Amino acid sequence: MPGLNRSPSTRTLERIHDALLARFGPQNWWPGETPFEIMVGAVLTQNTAWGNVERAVANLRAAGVLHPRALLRLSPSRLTRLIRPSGYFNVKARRLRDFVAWLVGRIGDQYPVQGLRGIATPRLRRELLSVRGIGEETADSMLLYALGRKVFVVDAYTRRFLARHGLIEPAASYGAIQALFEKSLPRSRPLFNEFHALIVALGKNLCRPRNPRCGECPLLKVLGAPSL
DNA sequence: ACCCAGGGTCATA
DNA sequence: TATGACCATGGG
Repeated sequence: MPGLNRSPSTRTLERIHDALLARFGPQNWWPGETPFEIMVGAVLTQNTAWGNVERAVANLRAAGVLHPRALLRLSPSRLTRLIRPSGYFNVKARRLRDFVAWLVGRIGDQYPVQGLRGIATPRLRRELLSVRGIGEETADSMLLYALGRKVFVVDAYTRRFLARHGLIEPAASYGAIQALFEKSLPRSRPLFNEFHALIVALGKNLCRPRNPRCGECPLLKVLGAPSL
């Protein structure tokens, strides 16, 4: 059974990227104006449609609390009300506070990218993961999109999409999938940035959980699946 | 009336 | 370590 569940080559991944780019165009992620706003969005978007996150972020902006100190000054109940549209508001209010408390404790009033600049990426990632409510995808999204670190972000779409094309086992770990990209692709910030965003664009459009045939998936044609 | 979303934690076996 | 329950709004 050649071609099934073997590690995708550099060329395969590049073809996937190019096909997605041709189909969906540049995504220009992350939608957010400051590193702090991006990090806040990374927490709020956990298992949540982005449109809902935008409402919550708009509320925070209108309240003038898209800054670490200001956000920490909010009462828990006020913060919960502001982020209500993003769902899981009780959980996420705690997660946001825990994260921002860590951030302020770590770098004080320095701007996040400046204050965290001296911390090596593996260590910074470990520290982020130690904050309750920040898992691997959230940490990596912050690292790549807010802080410009070269880490590949893996999400549910990435796993589903690779599994359906026979490129990974469905149960492959986050780290295994991430390593697959990071080992095979040039370590390029714009490439990592765009590739993940394009996979999300694919997921939003076509690669739905209840569509296992994925018949409309443009990659099936472009890449010559099923054997790939 | 469903299904789903740019996850993560915690209890249980 | 590996499942399952739980969190909750809003669009399709």
